[in-house]
Amino acid sequence: MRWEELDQQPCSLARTLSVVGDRWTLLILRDCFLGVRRFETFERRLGITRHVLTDRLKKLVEHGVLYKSAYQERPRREEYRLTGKGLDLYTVILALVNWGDKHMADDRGAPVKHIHKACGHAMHPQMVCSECGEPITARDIRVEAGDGWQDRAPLVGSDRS
Amino acid sequence: MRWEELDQQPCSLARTLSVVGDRWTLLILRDCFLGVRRFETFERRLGITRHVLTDRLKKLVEHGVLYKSAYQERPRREEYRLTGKGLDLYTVILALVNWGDKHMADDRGAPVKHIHKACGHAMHPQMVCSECGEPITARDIRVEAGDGWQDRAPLVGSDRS
DNA sequence: TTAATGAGTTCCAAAAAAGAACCTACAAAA
DNA sequence: TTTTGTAGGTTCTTTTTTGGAACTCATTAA
Repeated sequence: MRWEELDQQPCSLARTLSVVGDRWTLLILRDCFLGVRRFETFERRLGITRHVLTDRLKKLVEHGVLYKSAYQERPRREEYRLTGKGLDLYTVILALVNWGDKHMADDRGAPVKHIHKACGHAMHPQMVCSECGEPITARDIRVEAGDGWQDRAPLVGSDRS
Repeated sequence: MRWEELDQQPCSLARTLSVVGDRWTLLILRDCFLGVRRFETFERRLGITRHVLTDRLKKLVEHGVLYKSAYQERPRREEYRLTGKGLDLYTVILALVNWGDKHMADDRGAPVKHIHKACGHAMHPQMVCSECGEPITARDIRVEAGDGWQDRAPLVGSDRS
């Protein structure tokens, strides 16, 4: 399968990855959440090549994750800011960071602390069921074909013993 | 910055992406969570080339996300299964799927429903604060340098108005 | 007049992915 | 006994994507 066909799959993971599933996009978005808005700042902080940065920012704008807004005329200068759709990616980044804190940290511990403004504590994200509020792990969930699945092959293969 | 240097950054997101941040790895893991365990099944379901699949499975085993276990001798056949570290990636996948369900679904709605076995409802994941249990959005969190940050540059740039 | 700045674009070399064919050890079928 | 099939790869060639550096353009600052 070619990468461009990914967004046509009846799979929300595949569709999401068609937007953020490359090597650089989520790092760019991390910086967006830290307040970075300008081309040159992204470039300097990430060590990304200008060509790739141009391409990724353009794609994020096309997908409605970022929008451009002028912060100065003559010469015109634009900055990149998160849309509502982009802000919704925060849970994705937090989930990735949380896994890295737990499984990839060196002996000095997590590099960044997340403080919940409302309660004032250093927090880590917990995923709970929207219906009953209980914490979720992989074993707690069963999948079923939904409306967008249509008449396709069964969801699961037969490798499971 | 070269991709191989990514895991040395003092950033848990960068370190996590050094494991799962390429085009195919999270799709492979999605299938693992659906019960797929064999080389040939991954290949057929994903339409991935054998070369890339071999490489990704090897890396996931090296990182302790999957492990190989023989399900048959003579001829020896091995299958790939999630470790505890791998199972912990479930929240990441669920967060990505949830974003896709909300922002990338076509008019037929979500392709896959997630049923919480304990309460029996179709759920979507909700991220809450580990300390106070309140739901989290991007605006609710402030970052601070943690122990693993050491004496580096300030976390945030100055683009924020 | 020269230099600097921000946000790119252009060009070339290197690396990674796509696609197809080939390999190996065994088993079952004709 | 030769052929066919299978699981899990490896090898080869072509295409696509990155990395890295240099160049552009409009405007302001020294």
